[in-house]
Amino acid sequence: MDRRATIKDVAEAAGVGVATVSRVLSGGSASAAARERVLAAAAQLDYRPSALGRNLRQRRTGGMGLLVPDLTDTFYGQLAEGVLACARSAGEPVVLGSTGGDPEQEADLIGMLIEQSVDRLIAVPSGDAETWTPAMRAGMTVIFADRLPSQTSPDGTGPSAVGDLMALDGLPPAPPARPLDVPAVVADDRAGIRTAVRYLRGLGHKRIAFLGGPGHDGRADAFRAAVGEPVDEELIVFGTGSRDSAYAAASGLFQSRPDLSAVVAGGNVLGEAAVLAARELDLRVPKDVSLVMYDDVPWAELCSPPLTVIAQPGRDMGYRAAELVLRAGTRRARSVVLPTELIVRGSCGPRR
Amino acid sequence: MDRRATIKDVAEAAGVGVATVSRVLSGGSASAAARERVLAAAAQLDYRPSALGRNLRQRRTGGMGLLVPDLTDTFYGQLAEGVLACARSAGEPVVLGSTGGDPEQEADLIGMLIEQSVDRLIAVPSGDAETWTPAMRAGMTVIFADRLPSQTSPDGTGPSAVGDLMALDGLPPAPPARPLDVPAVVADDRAGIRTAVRYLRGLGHKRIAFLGGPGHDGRADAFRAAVGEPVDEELIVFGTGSRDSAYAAASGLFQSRPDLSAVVAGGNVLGEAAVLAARELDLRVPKDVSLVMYDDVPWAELCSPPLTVIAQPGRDMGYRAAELVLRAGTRRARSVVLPTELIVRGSCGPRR
DNA sequence: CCTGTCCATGGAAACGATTCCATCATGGTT
DNA sequence: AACCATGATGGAATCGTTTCCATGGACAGG
Repeated sequence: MDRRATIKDVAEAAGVGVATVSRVLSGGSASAAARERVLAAAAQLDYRPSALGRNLRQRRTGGMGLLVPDLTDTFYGQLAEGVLACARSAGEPVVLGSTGGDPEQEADLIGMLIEQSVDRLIAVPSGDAETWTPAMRAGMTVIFADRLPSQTSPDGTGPSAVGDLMALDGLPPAPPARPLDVPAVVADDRAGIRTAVRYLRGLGHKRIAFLGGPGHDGRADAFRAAVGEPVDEELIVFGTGSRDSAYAAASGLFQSRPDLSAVVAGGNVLGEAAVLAARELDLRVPKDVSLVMYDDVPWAELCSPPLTVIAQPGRDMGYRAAELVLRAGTRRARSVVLPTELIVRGSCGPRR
Repeated sequence: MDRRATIKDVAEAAGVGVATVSRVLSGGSASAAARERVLAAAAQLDYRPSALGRNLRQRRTGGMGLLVPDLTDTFYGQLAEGVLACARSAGEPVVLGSTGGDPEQEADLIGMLIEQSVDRLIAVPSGDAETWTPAMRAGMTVIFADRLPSQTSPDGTGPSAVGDLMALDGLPPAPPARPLDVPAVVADDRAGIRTAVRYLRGLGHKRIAFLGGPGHDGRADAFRAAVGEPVDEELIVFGTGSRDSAYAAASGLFQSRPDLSAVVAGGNVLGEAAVLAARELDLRVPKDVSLVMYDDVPWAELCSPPLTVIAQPGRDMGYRAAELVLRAGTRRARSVVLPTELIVRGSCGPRR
């Protein structure tokens, strides 16, 4: 087995210098004669430039990194497909990492990407600003997708989980880590949640619960805003990311607050858990409890009743993010907010 | 912003040569004194070796490639999670590509990986042996997962789609492309399908159909073997990969053969299509038609009735494949066949 | 005919790591 | 005391590409 042809082989075969070969192949200026001979020699030798040499010389790996919490979550599958579609049409490689929603794993993966000199990154962030400073310091072009890093609330109200965590180590109350200035591609959560709540209100529901997962703080806030004062915080519960914990949260919610008549699930994993928990507790959907789920996924239609959802364009989100991250450098990317759509199926009914 | 520290900076700071730094950091022999000073300097400078230089010198990119047909198919999401979990614990990057089940895109992605000098690849193959020769010729270590490339049947019976395609161009009847000698991690399709068919037979079903997608030739063959002679080929239909085509195939099947009483779906996308098509045609599951679906996915339980499935361990499959591809080189990898399990839920009933 | 401009060209440096190899110090054995 | 084996060490080569720069030829204008 002979090794791959190098640029030197091509240069020799074409009777020109390596510089000329490089210029011809990467669009520099060259005479028609030289161009022709180089192209012929390259084809003859089946030459493909090695990304290794180029990357080293340019001190950067092409392509982009992609960090998502969990690929078995259909929504992130859609998002990844969008990113991959864009990357493929650009001929760029994508380095994938799954964080499991864990900031620590996320930090590890960011470190790995830095080591690889991947300098463009699309991420559904799990960690907070601190997790992301190494990436910024390394000069990465980062685009967030689907959500922003949870922020230590600057005013002290609504202590986030992150805030609690940081309080543990006895350090000063977290330097006012200014929010990261990173462009993002997100859905219009505020409008989506508002639409869902109004829809449920229109059906007569008064006690509406929100079932969220990690990273759904923004949606929970939108929910608070949509239901208006007074907010019954007991009706806002969170799972930690695993399907089990989502189920436990849903089940706990149904049992502790039998008076609720409708649930907004902040993501498809939560929606799944809500359906399962309701079934287990003999609550009928939508007779006993109405359900609106964030994310439209193929199986939402399979449920019975088919689930009413707030659709967000996962694939588009990924595609747009990939476009942004590839264009970046040309000019600073601006954030993008994509519209959501309430798709009414059968999981909501009038208040019993 | 100063650039990242290089090995040269560390050597200078520690007062040693670059060779010593390299040895210390990659486990070579060095005196305790040197080791200590190098480690201190490296920590001081926050040095992380660049994968770029290493890769070029070693003429190979670390990590592995992963090629799947479609990430919105939950099963491939599971498989990818398994691969990523193993890669993460090894600290290796994963370059992901989605082929859409299209051999042409697959070939493009293989080319991209070769260009990147990625020399380890896990793939759910879509193309035939010919698609894979470039990868073999490049000396890649390839592990197939979930299925093997479709083979031009050597004896001429059962002309595969591939065979037909090759006949078109008037070339000699396809050189007997010997099957690729590539290790694989697959589920025991034969046993899985057999179990499903026996289970349905036990419920009294006589006319059982198989609904397959691209890459399900093996499962279709297993189905033929399981039902035994005579095989009613009309009861074996295929979609082309998209959800629409799966739906069309399912719908066509139900309409053309109203006498069938049970369906085995070769994958979760096909199962989804079968449920949808049945509902549209007012066929009740399991009263009018029983359904067994290949792949256990979280939403199988959400359907009503919950779907009886043949579970295959997608995550394990990915993890094992990643282990194999990382170990390869140590010794030639052997193929692995993982067990399947029939999980009885509610989508099968006695023949009406 | 001379000179200045422009462009194509190829040699060589650079990128950051690993690894070969020659050198040197050390310590033990004859 | 002479010699050899061993092990640590650093300089330099290497990987394959891009890009800088010096060179030389062609061509146009004076």
